[in-house]
Amino acid sequence: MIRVLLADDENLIRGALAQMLDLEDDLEVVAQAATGAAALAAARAHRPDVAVLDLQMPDLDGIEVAERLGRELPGCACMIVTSHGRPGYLKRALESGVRGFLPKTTTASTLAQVVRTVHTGGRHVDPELAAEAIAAGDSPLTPREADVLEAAGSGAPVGEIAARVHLSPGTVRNYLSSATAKLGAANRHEAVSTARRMGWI
Amino acid sequence: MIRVLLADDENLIRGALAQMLDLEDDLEVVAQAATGAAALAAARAHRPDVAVLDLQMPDLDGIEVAERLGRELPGCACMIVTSHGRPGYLKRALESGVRGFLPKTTTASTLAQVVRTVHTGGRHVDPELAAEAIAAGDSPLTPREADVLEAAGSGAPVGEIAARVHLSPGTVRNYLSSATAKLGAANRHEAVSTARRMGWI
DNA sequence: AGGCATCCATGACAGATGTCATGGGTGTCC
DNA sequence: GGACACCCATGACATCTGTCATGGATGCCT
Repeated sequence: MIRVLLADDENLIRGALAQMLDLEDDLEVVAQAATGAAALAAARAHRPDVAVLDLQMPDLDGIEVAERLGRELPGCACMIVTSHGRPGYLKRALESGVRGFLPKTTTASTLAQVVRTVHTGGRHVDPELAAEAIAAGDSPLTPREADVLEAAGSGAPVGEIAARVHLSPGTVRNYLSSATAKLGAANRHEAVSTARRMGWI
Repeated sequence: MIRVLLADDENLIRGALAQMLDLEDDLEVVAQAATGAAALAAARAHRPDVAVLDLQMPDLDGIEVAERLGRELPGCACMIVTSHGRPGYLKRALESGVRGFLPKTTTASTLAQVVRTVHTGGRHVDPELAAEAIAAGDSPLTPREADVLEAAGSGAPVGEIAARVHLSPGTVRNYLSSATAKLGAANRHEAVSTARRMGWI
């Protein structure tokens, strides 16, 4: 019997998924959580074999939970289920020790199957998401460029960004300029869009 | 027995939801669809009593489906279930004849209850979403301002926006300027953010 | 008919932004 | 030690943007 932890902030979904997984003979949902923090607590308390984590949750996202879980409970395999498949997430997730990555558009049988796969030490990534991630490639941005571009994400003027990242306005403009050039965008706002789409910020 | 149509592009969710609704004695899921178009076709074929529609679907969104369904099948009550509760959606939905509006964070029992409510001619809107919508108020933007601001959403430079909406660059700047002023933003990109948050574009 | 909001456009100006050249500081790799 | 990438900053310049004044066209309401 594989003991499963289920974390998703959408009660409707989580409850429904739990029912569905419980229908499988070899799976048992032993705990549920609606937030990242709750997921961690539940995992410590119940020591599940597999943690099925939603990517977007109010506090910690699924990847952060997976990362901590990987350190605290090495015996627990983590997998991510997500609504929108942005390339960068997959990369981050795999680097954090996540062993399964599925979009919510998959079928119930696939989900159950992947739970079993990761439990036996295997890995499974949705083929389409994998292809997207490969097509997106690695980020051409330096860490600082990514920082500044992310801070520019709200659309704030340069001065405000500079204050937020503790840099001079001139430096901010330099970073933004170079990031914009690397991404082939017409201005920083377009650069933000493409960087987001690629999952680079 | 209330006959229910279920439309959601996420197979996982839709299947789970269907199982859950079917567990209710007085509910029966008679059709499922993964796209807006499929939902319309399924509705015509099966004539359900209640249509439970996801807001975001690949082709038509839930609100458009609801609008057409309201014209074609007046006997079918529509309700929307959504992941992210943006104020403007609720308003648009209600204007399109939607009678129920719930976030996916609700419980299964609430969902079932609301299905029954809308079936008997009642209405139900999630209290929190309703409060947000009221707080957001009406859009101060003229239709054209909203158009142009939406076209500016990608972060493209003015010239490109002008080409896309078939206006002179100067006019575009005028509209953007007035929209930005109305929204109290520092520039058009911030204006886009707040307009999106409010659901005004 | 007059008032009013909206739509579209132009011109002009100040300020914000994008780009480039330049330079100093740091750490890493060979 | 030298090449290299990255980090941070400044100054200068051209362009883009935001704002304002102005004006004509349309349609709606009273």
